[in-house]
Amino acid sequence: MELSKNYIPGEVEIKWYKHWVDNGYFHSTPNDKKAYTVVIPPPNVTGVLHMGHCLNNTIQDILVRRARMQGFNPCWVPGTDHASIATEAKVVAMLRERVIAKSSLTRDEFLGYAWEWKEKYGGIILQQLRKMGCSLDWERTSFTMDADYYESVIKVFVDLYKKGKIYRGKRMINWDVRAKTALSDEEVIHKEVAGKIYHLRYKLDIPGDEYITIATVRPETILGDSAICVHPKDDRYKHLVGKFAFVPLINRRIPIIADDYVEIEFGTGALKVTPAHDMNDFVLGQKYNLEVIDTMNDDGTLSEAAGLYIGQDRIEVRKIITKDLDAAGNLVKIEDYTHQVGFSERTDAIVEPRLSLQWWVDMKKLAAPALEAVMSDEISFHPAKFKNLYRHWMEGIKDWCISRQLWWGHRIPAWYDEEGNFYVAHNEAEVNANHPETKGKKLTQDADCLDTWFSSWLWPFEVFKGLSNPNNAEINYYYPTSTLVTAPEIIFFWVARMIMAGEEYMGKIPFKDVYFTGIVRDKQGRKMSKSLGNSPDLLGLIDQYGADAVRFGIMIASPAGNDLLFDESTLEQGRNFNNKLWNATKLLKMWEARQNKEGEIPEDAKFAMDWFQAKLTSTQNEVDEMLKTFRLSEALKTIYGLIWDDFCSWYLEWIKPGFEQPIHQGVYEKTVEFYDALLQLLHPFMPFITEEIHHTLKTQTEDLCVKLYTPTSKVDDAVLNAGALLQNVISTLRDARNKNQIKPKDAIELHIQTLNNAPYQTIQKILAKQINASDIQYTSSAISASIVVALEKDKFYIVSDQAIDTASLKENLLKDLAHQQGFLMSVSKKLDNEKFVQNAKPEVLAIEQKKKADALARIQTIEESLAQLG
RNA sequence: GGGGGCAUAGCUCAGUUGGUUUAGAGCAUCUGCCUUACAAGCAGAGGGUCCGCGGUUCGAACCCGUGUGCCCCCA
Repeated sequence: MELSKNYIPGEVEIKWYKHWVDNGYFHSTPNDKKAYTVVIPPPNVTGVLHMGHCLNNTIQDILVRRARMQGFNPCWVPGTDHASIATEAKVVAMLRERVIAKSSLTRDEFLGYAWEWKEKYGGIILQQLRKMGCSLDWERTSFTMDADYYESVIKVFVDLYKKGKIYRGKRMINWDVRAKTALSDEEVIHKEVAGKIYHLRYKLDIPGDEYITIATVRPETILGDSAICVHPKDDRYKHLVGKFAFVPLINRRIPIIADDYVEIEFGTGALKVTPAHDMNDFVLGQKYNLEVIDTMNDDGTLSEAAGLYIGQDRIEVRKIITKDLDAAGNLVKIEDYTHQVGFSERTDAIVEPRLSLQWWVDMKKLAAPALEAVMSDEISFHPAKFKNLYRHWMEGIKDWCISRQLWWGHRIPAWYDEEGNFYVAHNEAEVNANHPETKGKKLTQDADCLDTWFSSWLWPFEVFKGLSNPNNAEINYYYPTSTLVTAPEIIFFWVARMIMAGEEYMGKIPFKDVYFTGIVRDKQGRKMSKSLGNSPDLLGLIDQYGADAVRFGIMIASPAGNDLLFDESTLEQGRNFNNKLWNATKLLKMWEARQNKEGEIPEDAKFAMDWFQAKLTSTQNEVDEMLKTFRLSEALKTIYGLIWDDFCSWYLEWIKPGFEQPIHQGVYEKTVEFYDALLQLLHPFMPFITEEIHHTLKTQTEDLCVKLYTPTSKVDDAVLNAGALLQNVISTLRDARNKNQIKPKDAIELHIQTLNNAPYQTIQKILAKQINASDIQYTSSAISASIVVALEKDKFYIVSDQAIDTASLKENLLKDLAHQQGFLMSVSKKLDNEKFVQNAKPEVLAIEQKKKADALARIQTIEESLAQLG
């Protein structure tokens, strides 16, 4: 079979993905093996695959594929989130294109369009995950608005309400004027904005022409003012407390009150209080029983209550009122002022604090066990540094606003009668049953729906119908899940709440390990975003480099727990690695065709095989340990080095037969076995190419995807050390050749001066081949007219036709000597220190003494070599 | 304003309870090679005041204090 010059990923990937799915390798049903369960963080139905998903799902696939090879019964559940606000925005936009206004539709008509949209676009992202090779159990694809799921969300709402953990309350909320909905605190993005601070004077209600000056960044809100507040200890204003002032332009008379909330130093020290439009002012308003004047409509325009500028947008009004205030003589000055402004995560509208009647979850009681689970390490965070962040948030947790003024989502199961009473139940019939007085009355269901996260927090158990069908065989087998892989940005939105829901409804934590990925940023460290246009087209990259290369690239650049700076060059590195694997395969296929079945395996090949076996085993152990502790990137680096350097650059060269010479069958077969073991180690990271080569090497009885990975055995340290010595000698002598400008093609003669020939004799053939030596001999004295190189206690003399540059040889030796002497000094300093000798552990002392002896011996070797140079 | 994190080679990062050769890797750089698997490659090399200062210790990249700079979350 003729293999292509370079590895071509496209068709190979399609072929193997289909093969894996057709053979049902990704489908799981409960059996007597141990479960390894992962639920995908459900991407939004509006989503298309981006670099964040790529990283996140590659990590999950690595863990799941690894578990599969280790003999677990892995189950990775795919699915999507209905993403109420994001999807509704998309649907509204789609309707706008068809010139349909949402307001012209009934709720049911609108939902019809929304489902149409979902069916058409909602599955795109799942298709894209197939391209990446993700071994998801497609038969379990879930959606947060599936019938059973919907039912469970309602069930949880009713249950929490009955337990008194859900309540309805008028509170200050974040209002998105564009989407016309409340937002949770987490959906508000705070950005630093260069704005202005306006100093305004209010005329005092005392005889004479006296004013009090306040500072505000939102002059349009003065129309809702109901007091002015100063610090009780502020001597400038003490005499005014209890008096009144007039709001400019509308001349409303408001009291001047004192509270130590006010910062004396800030602005003028006098604060206007607008309870309807500022979180802190609202609190003050409650404390002093101030009037609440809501001057804003739900679309951000000013309301009747404002008295002026009715129907104009608040941002516009800011400009107009500034002019009017100036004209009226109330504007004292305007200064530049940089401050934090909240923006809607979804619509980017400036968020307005607004008073509103909403549904809330009382978080205090739910949070306590969830905090405990993490602090006690019942749930482990990787990296652990996120524990602090989690604790801090959970200890100061605030109630959760769960109602959203949207249609796409789970509709709040509360019904209102015409007198304004409300009843919470699973459906209207239940309301009638529980409250007979409502029978025959007109009931209206709450128009709002629930925050998306109020459904996603049930994800780890409801994908197994843990709540809609309690105690079923699947939930009992798969729950708690094993590992959750997610972004740290949603630790509060999602992770914390899943832990709460898991404890509340399953009585068990939802997962044992949480792996937090970094955020994917661009080369300059900026977050990937649509507006910056720095988000690469993932499918394009897969087409260009292959899925394995993309997976490799993103993983190799992804230090555990740190953000990763995405750079296409790592994909190139991945592609090159593919090619390296491919070329090694080509070499083996060449050897396969020309084998020597006669005689014993040559000694040098035997040494190489023993060495590589030891190297492989010890690296497998290292990788096992790294994966256990979620150091995935390091594990990949280690495997990469093992394959590229140890296997390809060293081992294959050591066993390589001479030109057109056959390879011994025993060596060939062992080498294929090694290669297959390497492929298996790499498979979770790069599944496609490894499966392809696995089958290219020879006829296999099973697919690599499901081949059991057997734990490794003991490592032969002696042979490992012998190999390291050989590598060291080869590198040192190649360096000497280079520095003395001996052409690669020119053979040399090597004379070794050593007290112990044996180690060199074992590796002699390999050594000769690797440094292009025509002859290797042993000597007990210096060889004249040679290049001398000192290594440890041994000396190497290179004889060649090339003229010897004694000066540079000497320079190298002197450099080495200086280094060794410096080293000796630092070791001697320790050993001469009585306190060190007394206090250090015996093994540390022994190491230091050996270091000193070794250094002395090396110095002697170098000095002798220098003496020979004259 | 409150809280959290980070600072090691040009870049991205390792560096386990303080002692394993006066700090390691990958990428990038430089030098030499079209060597019969691979130039998407091979061989070799150079490159660091472990952010500054102080302390603890026989011994500090690592522990403590402090300063500086960057990032994130919350108000």
